[in-house]
Amino acid sequence: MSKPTIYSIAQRCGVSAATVSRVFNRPELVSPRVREQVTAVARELGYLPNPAARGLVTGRAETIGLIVSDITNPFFPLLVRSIQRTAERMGSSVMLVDAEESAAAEVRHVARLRGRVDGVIVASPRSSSAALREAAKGLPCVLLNRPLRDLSSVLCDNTSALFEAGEHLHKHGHRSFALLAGPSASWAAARRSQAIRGWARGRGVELTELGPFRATFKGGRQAGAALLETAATAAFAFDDLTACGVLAELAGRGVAVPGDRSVVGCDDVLLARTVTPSLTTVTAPMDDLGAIAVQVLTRQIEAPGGAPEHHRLPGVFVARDSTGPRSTS
Amino acid sequence: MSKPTIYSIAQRCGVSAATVSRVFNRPELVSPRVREQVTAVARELGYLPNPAARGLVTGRAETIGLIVSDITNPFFPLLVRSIQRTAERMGSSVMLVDAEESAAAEVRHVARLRGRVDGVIVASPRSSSAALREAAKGLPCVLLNRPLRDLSSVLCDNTSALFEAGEHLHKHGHRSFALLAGPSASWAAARRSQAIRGWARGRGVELTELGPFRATFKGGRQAGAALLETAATAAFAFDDLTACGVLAELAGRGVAVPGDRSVVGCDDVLLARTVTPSLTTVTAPMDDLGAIAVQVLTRQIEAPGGAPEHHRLPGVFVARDSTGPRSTS
DNA sequence: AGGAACAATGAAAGCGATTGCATTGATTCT
DNA sequence: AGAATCAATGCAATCGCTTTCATTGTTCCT
Repeated sequence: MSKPTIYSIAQRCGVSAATVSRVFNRPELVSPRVREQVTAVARELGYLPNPAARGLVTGRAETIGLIVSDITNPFFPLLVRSIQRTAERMGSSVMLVDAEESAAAEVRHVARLRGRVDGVIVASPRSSSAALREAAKGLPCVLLNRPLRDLSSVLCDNTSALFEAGEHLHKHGHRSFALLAGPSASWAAARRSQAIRGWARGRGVELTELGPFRATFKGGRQAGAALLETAATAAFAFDDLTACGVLAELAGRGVAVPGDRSVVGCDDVLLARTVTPSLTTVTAPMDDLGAIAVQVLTRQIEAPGGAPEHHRLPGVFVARDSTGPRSTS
Repeated sequence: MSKPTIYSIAQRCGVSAATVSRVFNRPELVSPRVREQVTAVARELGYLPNPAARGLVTGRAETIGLIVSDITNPFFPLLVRSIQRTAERMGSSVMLVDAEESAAAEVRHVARLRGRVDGVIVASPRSSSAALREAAKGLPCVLLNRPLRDLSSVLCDNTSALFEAGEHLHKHGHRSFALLAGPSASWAAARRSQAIRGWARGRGVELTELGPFRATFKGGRQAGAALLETAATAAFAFDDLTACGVLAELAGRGVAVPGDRSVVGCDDVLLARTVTPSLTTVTAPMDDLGAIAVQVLTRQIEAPGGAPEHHRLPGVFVARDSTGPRSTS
């Protein structure tokens, strides 16, 4: 009993393999009688088309690659889920690769994926633009949170939400702020810093820039320590993970949040809600980010060499417990 | 300029395609002169073997499937990373699928993966044993945190670590305990409950069983609320996520940890260190779990129908700040 | 020197699907 | 009725690679 193929089915049904193939791909070309018989036999034999064989002739793997810069960052799970869901709906599987925060690994993995997938999504790449461009040459590719003229991209833009965050803090009486910058290789970090600087300048408030810090809990603790050396009463952390580090550091030193200092994060990952105090942050539209990325990629795959698309989704400010009135010291 | 194949290379080198193929698969069979020439031309042309074509004849996809019950659970990222790393070392890619906590989805995905992968790892399955057995029929498969006689499994056994946790609490003067049980479909939950019951009985201390609660932050809050209705001064939460919920609930009600109550988690996920107070918990040997799972799977793939292997790795107790002396009320 | 053993290579048969083209009746049109 | 059209199906080539078997020189014995 070897694995059933279109041939074994064809034989059992007294038709040709071509007909069996058509039953699955272009059923309208096959007479209802034959169609049903083939379907029945296929089910009975537990037939499953061989993806390798199919892929060999169609040139499609029905699979997309997803490279994330660091899977342990709580930002990704929801994104992965959303991408997976959308891909599945389009009939594709997802090959996930964790680059473990290494730019070199990102590029290496794109190369390795080539041929096994129809296209790739690179989420929050750390690689240089040139490296990415080179690595993606001739391979449908969508960048997440990294703009690049000649490659499609889907970005989450938190500028306006960060403005709101600023206003929220300002209303609470804060006048002196700290910007805890994220990794310099991250576009999101640069973008957020820029937004906050812009807001502070426009508002005419004092802004102390610290960092860059790594986008990890530890990086956050360092940021927290640095923060305490300034007079800032409110701080913008690069993301929620960093913010949690800040919170932990402050708590460890007996500094009350939001009593003594206010902290805002970014991304609204699970952590943001579970930490105490819960984080005031900016919610990223994960579901849409993932879904759009897959859709764009699908388009790129179907029309290779088409013009790159660029999408930009806004984050949403959400106030929780890590921000409050300025301490009256 | 279409994609280079072994034929284009063969032509350029004045040899046959078979020779080119051998250069990549059995280089010792090819004369050094030819070997080098082929390698050079291949590099020059940017040749990459077509995995579909290769897979068609070898019957191998060089890919393993990884099904996780819920990718948003912080337990998984490190596991995924470890599995990925090991798989890569063995020359395989990983196809990740998130079952979104649905038992039905797990089974469905195993079916969908069949043919695209050489074998699957199912992590913390929620499906019934019968369903799993059926779904994995004829497909190399390794279960993570779920024992099943006829399927290979890799388990993390926290029994002795939980004993230690109990002793640790006992030393701090606790005499009345609560067991906040996890989801009933989870083997780990059952196992942990059993361990704790065993310890309490042996120690002759009072143990109140509560739950089952869902393995989510919310479930933890409910558990926390339930805990407060008992006189227990120390609680064993199912996992860290639940424990964090408990912590949040207690904090919200002004109950001090570890001042009023002590809490221990399990798994030692990132969260455990980031939450305040940091969680006393049991560290799961993620790296080993993942690595062993892949190795076992590889063996199953190479010798299909071989006897299933069963591995059991112990967790390690680690004391942090969520446990302390019994309150002197 | 004649044959055995061996190293290096090529020819060709698949692997399991898809798909363009040809074939065959049946139906419709004039 | 004969031509044209069309629906249903089969034939056979093809995708790119691996692998068995056969072939051809070389080298090594005795």
